[in-house]
Amino acid sequence: MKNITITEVAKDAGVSIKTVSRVINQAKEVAGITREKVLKSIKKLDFKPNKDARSLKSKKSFLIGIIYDNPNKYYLSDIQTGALKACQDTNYNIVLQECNYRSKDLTSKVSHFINNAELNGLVLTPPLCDNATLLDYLAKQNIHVSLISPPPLSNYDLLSSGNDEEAAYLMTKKIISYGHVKIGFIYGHKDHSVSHQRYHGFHKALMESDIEVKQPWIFKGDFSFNSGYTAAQSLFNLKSKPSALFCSNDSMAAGVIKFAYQNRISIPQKLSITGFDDSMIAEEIWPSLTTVKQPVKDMADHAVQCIISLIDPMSNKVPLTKIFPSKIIMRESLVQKG
Amino acid sequence: MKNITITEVAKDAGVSIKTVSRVINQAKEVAGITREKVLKSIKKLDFKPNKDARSLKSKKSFLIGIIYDNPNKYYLSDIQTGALKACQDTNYNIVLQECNYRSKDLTSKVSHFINNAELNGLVLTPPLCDNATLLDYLAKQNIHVSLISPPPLSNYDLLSSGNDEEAAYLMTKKIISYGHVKIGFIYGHKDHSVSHQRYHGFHKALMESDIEVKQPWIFKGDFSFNSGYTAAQSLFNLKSKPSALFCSNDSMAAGVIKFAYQNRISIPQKLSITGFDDSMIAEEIWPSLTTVKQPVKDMADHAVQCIISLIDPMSNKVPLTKIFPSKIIMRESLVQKG
DNA sequence: CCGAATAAAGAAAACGTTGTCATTTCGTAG
DNA sequence: CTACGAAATGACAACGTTTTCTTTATTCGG
Repeated sequence: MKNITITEVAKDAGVSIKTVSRVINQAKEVAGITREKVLKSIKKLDFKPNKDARSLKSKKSFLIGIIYDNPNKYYLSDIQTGALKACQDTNYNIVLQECNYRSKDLTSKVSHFINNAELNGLVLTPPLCDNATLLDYLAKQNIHVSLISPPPLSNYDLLSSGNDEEAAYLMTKKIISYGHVKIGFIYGHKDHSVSHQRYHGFHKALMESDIEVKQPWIFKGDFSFNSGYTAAQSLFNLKSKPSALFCSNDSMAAGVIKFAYQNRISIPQKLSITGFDDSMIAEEIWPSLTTVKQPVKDMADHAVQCIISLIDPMSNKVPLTKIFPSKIIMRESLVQKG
Repeated sequence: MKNITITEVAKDAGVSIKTVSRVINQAKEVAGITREKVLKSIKKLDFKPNKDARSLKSKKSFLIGIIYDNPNKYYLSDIQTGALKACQDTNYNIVLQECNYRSKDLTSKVSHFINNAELNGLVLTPPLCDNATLLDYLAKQNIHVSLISPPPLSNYDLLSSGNDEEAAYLMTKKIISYGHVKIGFIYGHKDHSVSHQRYHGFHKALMESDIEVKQPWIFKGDFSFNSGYTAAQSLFNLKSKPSALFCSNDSMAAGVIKFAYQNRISIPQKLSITGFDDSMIAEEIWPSLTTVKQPVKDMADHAVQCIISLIDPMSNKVPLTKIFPSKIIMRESLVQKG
């Protein structure tokens, strides 16, 4: 079970250990033919550089941080799982840190986190990826930053994006295809850029079908269960009510459903509802939610892989920007208008 | 930002670096007075041993593995969060590994996992902590094993336990105090020892109040939403029905509620329901669930701290066995019989 | 075809700790 | 008071890399 060292590789390839080191670290001053030789020996002996020796000497930590400010456990759990998957079989590890995205000293807190753990990479999740000040600061730091975020931030290289706008567009189309023309919308938290994206998709679909966007049917929300409940209160007080409601996430949809039940309003007969996220509750609630599923795990996996691929010359290369298509999951909460 | 090294501590304390090393590693051959001196210097200079140098030389990995076979995301997320918290500010890191607890080669898979990652510690979560073969195997390995598990496994030293039986007992008492005497029960997965514990608690409370345990009201389940739904099907087909139902977890309770709604049976008017776990759904479903909350995060935190405390002589000492009391969360699904 | 500039490769030191083994100090029996 | 074994301590090598510096090979203009 003894491990292969750089010395043995050097001997096998007939070069000095420094040359092997150079190959591992992708230094340019190594002749093509030598590189080939060394690479062959590495493969043959299945050489894995010793992480501890590397970090001891080079002062790299092999640590990647993830910061978040997200009350949604499902989401966070998927992020963690995906990130850990990316670290599997690498020498990298994940460190998590919760942050309040509104706090005044966010930047200094993040900075402290980076320095304290000596991070080599950082993953930002929504809504932290929307904070321009933070992004500016990080751009000046010597650290790879990977964003899990909606697409339009074109000035960032490392990006794992969902297609929120398009997914919302398609979901709205689906609602329309069920015969609905009176369609309401509950907005997500206004500080999250995904909220706007989802609204844009919704809006676009209505326009395309020449359906008017009625302001009284657009409700404020903040992704919380309670904000869905509150929106439902307003909705069911209206004289003219929509027949379908696009909720910007599943928790808010659950809030609406709760209010409806408490007030003996049948869902989905009186009101079709769609969610977003495909959280666990989407399946377990009644009626189960028609919703949009984003491959959050894959996104986190990708975000971490990006960083590793930039830090570690030996690693697999992955595209630094990737858009992850969502999927509409049909369940019981969306029915024909009737 | 330069780090203090062992050499500087040695100089400050007027001893050799080896002696400092001995103090750090709690070797016995150090005179009391020398130890004091060194400890003082360590504190004064705020010396933190360099992890990479240590593991390079001593071949320790500073990695702690967690294995699980649990479909419940909430639970897993709490486990992860707690474990990561314990690693905060230490040099230890967490590696996760999913395992199928029924697979024939579980032992060899776990063994592979340990060797591959060169783990220094391992945390077992239910139901893996119930597997005697695995435990026997691990006892012979050179690794610290910490169990997150129900209490009765007295032959294991490192244990973070919930008080499932007592919690179930108290919850059942609570149900009885609401005037119910016809009380049903949905069992958890029979391979999980918590399932039996919860049943025992339930049973004990009924006996104490001289309430008969009616076999037709004890339903099989496996902690899944669907098994709750199925149990509800059987329950509502009975001629004589209970007025309250103790579900061994929240997902199954949600399954029961779904069936009830589909069949226009009002909950909790026709049937009071209680859950277990306090998962997110407990709050978001209607009626919201009266349930039992276990401090899973704290348990995971403790389990990992135990391991660290045994491996690392410099670390804080924690009790190796700890029982974590649960809390009953009152919500809407349990009401007076009437 | 020479010599300077540049590219490629190597030798040895260094990172911060622990392991090995030698040396010093101490306590106590004789 | 000596001698001897045990306890305490220290000097130095070693872990597997990277870094620094030096040496060797190659290229190219004149």
